Amino acid sequence: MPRPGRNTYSDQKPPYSYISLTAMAIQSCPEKMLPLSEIYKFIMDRFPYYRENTQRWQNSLRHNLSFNDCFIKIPRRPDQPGKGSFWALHPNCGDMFENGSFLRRRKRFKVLMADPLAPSKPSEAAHYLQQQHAKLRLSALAATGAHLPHVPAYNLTTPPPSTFKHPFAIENIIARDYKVPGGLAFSTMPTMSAGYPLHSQLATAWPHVYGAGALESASPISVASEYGAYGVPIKSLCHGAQSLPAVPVPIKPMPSHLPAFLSNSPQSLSPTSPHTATGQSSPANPSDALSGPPTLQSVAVH
DNA sequence: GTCTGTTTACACTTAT
DNA sequence: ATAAGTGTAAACAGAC
Repeated sequence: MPRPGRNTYSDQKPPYSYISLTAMAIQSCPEKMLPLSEIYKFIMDRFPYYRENTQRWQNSLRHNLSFNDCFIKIPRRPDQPGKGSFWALHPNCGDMFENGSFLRRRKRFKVLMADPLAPSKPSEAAHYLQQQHAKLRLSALAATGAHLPHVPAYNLTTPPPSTFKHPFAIENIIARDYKVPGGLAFSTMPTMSAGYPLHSQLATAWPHVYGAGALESASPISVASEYGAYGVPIKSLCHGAQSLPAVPVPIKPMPSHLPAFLSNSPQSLSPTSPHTATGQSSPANPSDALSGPPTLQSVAVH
């Protein structure tokens, strides 16, 4: 089997399910929510395969959004005109990809009432997210005394599902070794910066990305490294210095005293910020990172 | 008319 | 073998 090189998936179907792709798109956004059109754009920007037959895969993607409980629909506010709602990831769906395969989940995410604090219905999840966001912003304001940045458009109502500290959270999947257009490489695994050991399954899935060397060399995020995957500000992906478990556990709603993500730089919060359009030339492209994932090659065919 | 969102159905693949 | 997850197609309704 030839070892796939850079841009291997430029013409082929990427080894990601629509769920993975959608989650990537959502997680790539600082606000952790995107309208459908932006999800389309994200996928087409990064995976040329999806620039064709758009009707087919977009229909499938919409099907996935509606069908899977891991996606929650967040209605636009009256002052946020536009078509369609915003889509976010359910706060509790962080362990979907525990088997290390991002083409197929270990199990389908189903909303349960296992955690009394956790939202069960999508509508409750959306409300929960908004509440958490409000709490975090207030606590940040109280802690720093700083002005909250002006957050344009849809950003205000919807909190990032800041519970995504899990090593299998999409943000972690996409947030490695991002290079800004200028060419400066960043180590952007926020959980590593917080001392969060990386699960071995990731290294199995993407050894070139998550191999032992990469793990050992993982270092705290530089203060100069403001941007992570796809231009997402690293701060938005950080979750403070909270100590996190080494073993993947179901994601729980984050306590309201962790305002780390609130330090999003205001300029990064534009719904149309360039991070969604870095183009295939950007090494941040997950497909570029897949220079040779042995465990994924076999599932890349369709 | 187009886009978005929901639902159903079916075939296929993969995990158990 | 079976159940579950995924991809695709299609029909339909509602919003823009």
